[in-house]
Amino acid sequence: MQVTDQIIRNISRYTALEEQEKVDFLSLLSFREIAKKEAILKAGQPCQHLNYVHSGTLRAYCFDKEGKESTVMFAVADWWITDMFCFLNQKPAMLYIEALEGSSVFQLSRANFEHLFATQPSFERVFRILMQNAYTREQLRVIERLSLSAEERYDNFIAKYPQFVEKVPQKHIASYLGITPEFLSAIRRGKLGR
Amino acid sequence: MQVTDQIIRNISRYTALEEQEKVDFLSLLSFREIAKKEAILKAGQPCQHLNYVHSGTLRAYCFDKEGKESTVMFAVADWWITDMFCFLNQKPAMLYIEALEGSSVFQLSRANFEHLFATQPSFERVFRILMQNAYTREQLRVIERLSLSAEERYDNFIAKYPQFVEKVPQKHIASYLGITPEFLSAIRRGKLGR
DNA sequence: TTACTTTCTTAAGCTACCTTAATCTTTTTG
DNA sequence: CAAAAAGATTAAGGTAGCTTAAGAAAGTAA
Repeated sequence: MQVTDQIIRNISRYTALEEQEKVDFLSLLSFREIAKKEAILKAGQPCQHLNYVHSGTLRAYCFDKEGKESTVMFAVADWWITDMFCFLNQKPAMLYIEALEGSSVFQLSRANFEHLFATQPSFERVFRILMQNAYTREQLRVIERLSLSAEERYDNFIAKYPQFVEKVPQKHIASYLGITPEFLSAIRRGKLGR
Repeated sequence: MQVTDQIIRNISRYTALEEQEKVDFLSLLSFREIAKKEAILKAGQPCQHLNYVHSGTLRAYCFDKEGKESTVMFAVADWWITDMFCFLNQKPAMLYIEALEGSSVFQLSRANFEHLFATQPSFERVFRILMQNAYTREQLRVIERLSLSAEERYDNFIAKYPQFVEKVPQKHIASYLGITPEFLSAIRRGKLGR
């Protein structure tokens, strides 16, 4: 079993690949290991890679003008993560992406992303579906933010993403939900009392 | 000039189409006129269509358990709108979609959506890009909600979507931004004073 | 083991935004 | 056109969630 089996299995959920296509695809990727707390992207830098998480846990976040940190997404094995807007539009990154534990990713550069579509159009389908999933996920998050209380959003989060709850400090879950860690702590205390 | 020119021009921004491909694509669509306040989707119904807005203005919204309404998206000419999660996963709709003025759409059914990809793979690219745009738009909205005040979100909204500001009542803009119409009114009053 | 850092919790006072309800204005409809 | 409905504004009182600050707990490093 190879390290590349995992990503190939992931892609194969969306399109059937010939052996040669697998080889060609893999040749466009580079493997990168990331130490705990190491950043693979910092705001202001060019956002050059789309990252498939092979192992570990990553977090994307930004700062507002008062310096408050907001978590934009988490990614564990089999997730794709980047500052998508800046990756696609070739703008300096708005987001920081760093490892919450020792992690590893396969990186696809912006140029290879385009090259992939030009040479292997079946990857259009793969990314169409990945983008669809990402869109509906974010839209659901918008809807929950509009229509649920902080406590309800927390309940949904732990039901939907138990993998994250295990790996991620609560303060980051709070900043993903749009609340302070103090208030999340109060929510949790409330649950014990009941 | 035909009614179908507009949607063909929109698709052609993403992929070059042969004449026959245009014809085949158009044959999968149905044209529908929508009266002001008429709904093309209601929560609980099957979500059977992806809608390209040819003219007019549509709004997607939902209700929370207290009956409060939240606006999920607006769509004017050249936008695509549906309850994407339920359309893709064939679940009963969570959203209502209705016309804010007399409008017209081209509708692509779920079956024809799949048929399109099976017969004209170049549409994978079209929707890959549309889904990318939708994803980054929603992600930006999440980030703004996490890191900006209501007033800043309103300022950004009018800068980014002047077409909507013209067409849409303020109470719907308020519910899109996640605030009450009363509070939006207070924000606007504040701006005049300054 | 100790020391250091990070995370979590508690609690008191605070504020951005909400609720209610009345009035005013604009749009729609007959 | 008048009447009704829908939308916008104002203002007073209320609350969900924030801020600050301090201490406890847990993880990490030496």
